[in-house]
Amino acid sequence: MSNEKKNPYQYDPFDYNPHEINRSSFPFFNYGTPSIQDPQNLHGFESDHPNSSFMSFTDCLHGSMDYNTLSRAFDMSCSSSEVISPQLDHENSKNQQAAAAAGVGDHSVGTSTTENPSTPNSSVSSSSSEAAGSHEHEDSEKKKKEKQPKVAVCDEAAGDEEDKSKKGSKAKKKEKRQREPRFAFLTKSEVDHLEDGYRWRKYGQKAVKNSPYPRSYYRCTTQKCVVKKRVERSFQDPSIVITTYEGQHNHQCPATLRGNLNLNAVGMLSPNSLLTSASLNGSARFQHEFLTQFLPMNNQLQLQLQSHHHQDDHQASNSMIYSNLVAPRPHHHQQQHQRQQLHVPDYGLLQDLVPSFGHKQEP
DNA sequence: CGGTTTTGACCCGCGC
DNA sequence: GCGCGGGTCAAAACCG
Repeated sequence: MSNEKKNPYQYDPFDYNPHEINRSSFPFFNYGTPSIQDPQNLHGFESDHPNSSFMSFTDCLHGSMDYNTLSRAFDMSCSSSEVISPQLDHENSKNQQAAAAAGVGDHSVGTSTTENPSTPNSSVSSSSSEAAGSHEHEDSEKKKKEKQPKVAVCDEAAGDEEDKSKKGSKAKKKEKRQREPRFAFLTKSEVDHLEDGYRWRKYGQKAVKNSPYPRSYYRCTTQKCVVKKRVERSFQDPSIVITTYEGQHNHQCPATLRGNLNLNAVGMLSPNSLLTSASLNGSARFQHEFLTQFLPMNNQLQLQLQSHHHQDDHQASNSMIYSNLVAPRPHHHQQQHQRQQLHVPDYGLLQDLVPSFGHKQEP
């Protein structure tokens, strides 16, 4: 209830206490994704079929799952249209206003919500439409100007029958820039740009409003691959790096090709193992890799950083993520300790990517 | 020398 | 229409 009262945007970032991160669930869950609280959803997600999650996970890593299955398995309701449905959009704006009132940076939220009409299908349509756009990647970079003409073309793509009631006519115009499915995750790391097995070229950097830390923009260097990622540091907790992936790789991970850890990480390890493995490595590499691998399957996934504050507090692992996908439930003893979910204080990209984070669907 | 990073400028969407 | 902020471009600098 208190949660309900709390607007996600009103959530006090500074309320975040690394030492308390285990006291409750992730804000996403608390505020943004009631579905997760819904036992029913939990089934697909964590309680009932932990294995299903695993399987989905693995499967999806292997690209053998369709989005629906995946979304079911992962309970990616947050990525579903519901989250971004026009009505919700309305709510969102309200929340944004509230947020603004609360003095919380919400700009990105509103933006993304509108820009990222990630309906379950949108991943398809958007990617297709985007594909058109992405194909340009070659001539791409100069396409800037072409974008405008292109706009008209892709407007249908958007499947905007929904039409974002909120913007009405505007919606049509803005179809121009469609975004690939995106998802973000947090990583506790000292390094901004975490290795994920892919090669990236930095193409921009911008100062982030309300944050002393800049946001860096990277693009996959592989030809024809239009995946981008943004990396920024949480200003509430500088030790946390927020990485946002957009799009999907249309190639294999270079690391994989080399027969690197990829197989182990992606194909063989169970989620639980993942955590362990990741923590052991003290690097976010694996997680990134794994994430980027299944990235194609999801519209928007939120992965939460797991930190060790509990017992390993002092250790402050380099990086550790906790995925609500992979570690559905404390399958194992210590896991329980380890799965301290971080209260994500960030209101920038994160919200941007996690619409559900920005509004509550339940009273 | 080719690839990557840096960085200022530019474009675009959105709110006022 | 204007200003703001996010996102991208592209030339120059840098690096191995």
